[in-house]
Amino acid sequence: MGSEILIKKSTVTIKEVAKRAGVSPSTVSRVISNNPRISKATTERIRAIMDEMGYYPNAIARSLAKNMTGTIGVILPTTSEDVFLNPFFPEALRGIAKIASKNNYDILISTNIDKKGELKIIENFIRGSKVDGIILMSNKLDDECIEYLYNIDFPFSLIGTPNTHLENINHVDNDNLLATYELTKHMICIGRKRIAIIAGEENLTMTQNRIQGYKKAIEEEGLVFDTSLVFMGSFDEKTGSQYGKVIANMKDMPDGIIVADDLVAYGALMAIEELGIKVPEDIAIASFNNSILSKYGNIPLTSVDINSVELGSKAMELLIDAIERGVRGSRIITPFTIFKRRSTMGG
Amino acid sequence: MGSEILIKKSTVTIKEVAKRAGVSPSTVSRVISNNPRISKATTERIRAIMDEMGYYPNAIARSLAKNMTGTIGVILPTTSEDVFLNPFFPEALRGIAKIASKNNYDILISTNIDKKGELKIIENFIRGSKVDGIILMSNKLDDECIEYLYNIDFPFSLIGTPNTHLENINHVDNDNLLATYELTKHMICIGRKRIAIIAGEENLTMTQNRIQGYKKAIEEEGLVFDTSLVFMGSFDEKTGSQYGKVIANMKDMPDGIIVADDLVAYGALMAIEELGIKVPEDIAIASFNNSILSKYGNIPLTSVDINSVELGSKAMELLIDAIERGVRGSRIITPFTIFKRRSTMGG
DNA sequence: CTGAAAGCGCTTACAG
DNA sequence: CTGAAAGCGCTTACAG
Repeated sequence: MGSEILIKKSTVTIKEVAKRAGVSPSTVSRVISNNPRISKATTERIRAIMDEMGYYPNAIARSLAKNMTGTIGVILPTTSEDVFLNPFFPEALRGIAKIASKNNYDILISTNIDKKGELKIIENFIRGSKVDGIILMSNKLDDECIEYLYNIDFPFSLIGTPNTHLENINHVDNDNLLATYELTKHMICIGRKRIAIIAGEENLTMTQNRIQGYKKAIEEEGLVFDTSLVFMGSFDEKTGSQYGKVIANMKDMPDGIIVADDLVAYGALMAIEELGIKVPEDIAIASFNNSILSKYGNIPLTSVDINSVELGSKAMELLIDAIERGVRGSRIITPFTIFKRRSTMGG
Repeated sequence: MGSEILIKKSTVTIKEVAKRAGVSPSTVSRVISNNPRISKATTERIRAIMDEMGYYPNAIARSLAKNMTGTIGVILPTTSEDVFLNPFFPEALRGIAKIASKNNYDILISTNIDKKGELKIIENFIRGSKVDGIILMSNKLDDECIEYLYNIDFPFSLIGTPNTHLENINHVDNDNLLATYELTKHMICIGRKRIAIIAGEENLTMTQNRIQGYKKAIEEEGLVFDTSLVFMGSFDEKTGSQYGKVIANMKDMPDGIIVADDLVAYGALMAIEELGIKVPEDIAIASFNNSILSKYGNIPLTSVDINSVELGSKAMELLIDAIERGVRGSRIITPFTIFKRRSTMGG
């Protein structure tokens, strides 16, 4: 199998192999791509010569000739500096990588830590011909990236649900509305009557869906949907601690909080306890992402496992369908699981 | 600036721009690369035409012609399925991305979740001409990847310290020996006399260095270095819980444990407490990575912050030096910080 | 089953 | 300051 490591840096080309084998470059090229029209004898002979010469196909040259790269681009959100503190991103990336690997795709990741907008990155990937498809890992309301990709009909898939008027967009998501609905029901079920929500960034579709689910449960149970109990902000500790304080200091203090992420929930929890209020006795807390923290934190948190790995792998599968088979408009809803723990009197 | 979003997918080439401008493709190419030999007038005129026509350079074609890609490859370890549970990897990746972005490099990540060995991935990246340089995120003893890259003199940098006979390898690392030395000293300082260590994977250079540091402190303080107190294993919870049990059940039970990672430490902690033994009173615990867990866990953990982001960004800086200026053999040691918390009677 | 030729979209000595 | 030409290493109709 030619598995010995070649030491010299020499670049053997298809031409040299052809010359050595006494055939044309076309034939060598066909051997590389397993073209069935090449005779078995020739194929084997040329394979042997390729091994012997240490030939390795140049992916860039092939990309140029075929106008296909075998690479997909993954767009990480540019919003928060600490995007990776949220376990969703690394986990989803793992799901993507798994399927990509199985299908021989490479992964180019966006490096827009601070510089350019996401749209610029996408343009760079696509118009520079660097990728065959794109995975969008977050979706904002009226996302200009979705709009762009949709308009040029470039293969992509979205983790999340497009909120726009646009049909025919490949996407995979949890049922965020349902998850939040059930979480809120659970809160009510343990006797909470005044439930606040700290719901993530305002411009995310996910945030809006979760608020809808929360609202639905609240109203269904005959409680009042009170917008002064709805908070939005970024996915970090500080946001949690800030709103935690606000909530704990309300005249008519809530007795439960739904939070968009475990880390945010911990921020809130710390702030609340500092004020001498007990979790879960005085205020119950439930959150999302089921991170390690929710399991091992000083007060284990009830948390929704959104199955990020699965979201990633499904998104990659959709993308492959889009690239290789022109599929558009697939929709996959992946299941979530609620883990009930001490922060809502469970465990 | 031509920042309007182009809707049509048309591919405008350098040739078409040239024709429209009434110049040769060479001239257009030179305008693109800011060649100073082109007159200001021509440059401006052609830029305008490029904008107007929506020209965007094809990166693949340029790569082929220049034999340079503007892309670097990052090799994630293939060892553990849950590599991203260890916060080191996402954080270091963030450091890499930051510097890459600033210098206009794209990042190709390895997708070897289960399939091929790391060396195969590296060969694929390099021999397929997909990248200009490689960052190795972990280093094993006698690492064949290092050997390979070194032998073909391909630009790369390593996060970690090469243990081999090889000189001239760009690398960035913490002083793992010193960190573990200080951590062990701290344990001794709070009165612990029989200290075990759960030190990570045996074949990592880092593991060996940490054991050296541990040993040094032990011996310096007149205690006995006892190999039956040295444990090695993968970076997961299970490893921790398994060895935690073993340690808690020793006839002459240790009163302190140094652990290679917070998550592993939590595994050990849980197992120990389940046996009715108190942390830190009976057994103190200190670990590495200063993850969120160490801060918010039910027993806050003393932990070494290895500054993963910095390790990543420095590694990328070294790589750029290697690619663009041929630098070899740079070595950077980044500082660590020990956070003392309740698991060693602190906080 | 195989080859000659044109082409993918750029770059870069070389010449003027 | 600009152009003609060759080349980067592959692929793929077309022809036989």
